[in-house]
Amino acid sequence: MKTKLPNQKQIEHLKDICNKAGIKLTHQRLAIFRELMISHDHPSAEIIHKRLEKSLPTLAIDTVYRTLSTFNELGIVKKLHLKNERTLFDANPDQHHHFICTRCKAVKDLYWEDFDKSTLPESIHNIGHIQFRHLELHGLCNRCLKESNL
Amino acid sequence: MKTKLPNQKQIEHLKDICNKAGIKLTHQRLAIFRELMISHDHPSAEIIHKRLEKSLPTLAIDTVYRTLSTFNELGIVKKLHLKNERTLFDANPDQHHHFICTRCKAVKDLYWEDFDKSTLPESIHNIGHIQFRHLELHGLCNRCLKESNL
DNA sequence: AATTAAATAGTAATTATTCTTGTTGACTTT
DNA sequence: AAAGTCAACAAGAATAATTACTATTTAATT
Repeated sequence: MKTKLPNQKQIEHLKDICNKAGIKLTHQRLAIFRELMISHDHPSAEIIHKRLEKSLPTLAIDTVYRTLSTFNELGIVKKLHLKNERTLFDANPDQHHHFICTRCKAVKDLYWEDFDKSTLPESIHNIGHIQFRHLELHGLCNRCLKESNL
Repeated sequence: MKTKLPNQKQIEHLKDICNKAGIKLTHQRLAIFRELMISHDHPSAEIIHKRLEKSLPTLAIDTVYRTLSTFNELGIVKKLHLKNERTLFDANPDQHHHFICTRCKAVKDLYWEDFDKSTLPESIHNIGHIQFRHLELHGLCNRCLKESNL
């Protein structure tokens, strides 16, 4: 399932992306990209920084954050839970999910009972025992849609 | 869908919960609870603090955080995204979802194509236009399951 | 090789959240 | 009702993740 391209191909791909985006492929970016490609454990910026300590002792943590943000914008990585914002609290006790507007960050409750009732894939048993599921739908809310069409 | 109990009943419910948990129902806790009950916009601790500024000018932001954490443990509210932990990055380009262990916080990829193909409920048209979906399954991973059974 | 603009390192700043400490105030016991 | 007790609080300090600032370096271009 997880496509594992040969290393050189991945790097060519990165070069392509950087060229198209008009940004430079620096040592630091390449090193962070390589580290991401061999890491299968969803590392944090700090962990990536630590892992590159030996090969790039002068690498600044700031650069790791900036590069990961750049990669995020280029679609190379995804931030797992978007923590730029404050923790939000939800007092709705009913089973529900969330729509999050990528533009204005508004959060709206939504209900999807068919999904709540659906059975999980068999492969779950290889991973663990589920206590609850939380779905986030990301997109543009109707208000922001209108505004962007003006 | 969203059950809206009459106010007095909700407060009785809170009293019950506090009694059972052996904690006091203080002015501050009651005020924060009331604010949560009339807020339908997933407020942050800071916003709740601001909204209570007039009625409780001496309320400390720290108390809001502490109370919300207490409420979280009591199941009265849920934290939406936890600012506390580090942002994690995912370089797997394939459509996938995540299992998150509630105990060791490990994150594992999982694939669920049936869900990816399923059509969203009609009601999302009232909310906005979806760009992507992200599912989080929370539970105990097999390793933590074993350890807790020792 | 020189130029130029983007990217980096190092350090400082910012910001959400939590901790520390002394105080308050709601119960309990007398 | 007065004194005692302990959870909960306010205030300000501390922490930790992330971002901003600035002088320097580096990659791409001429």
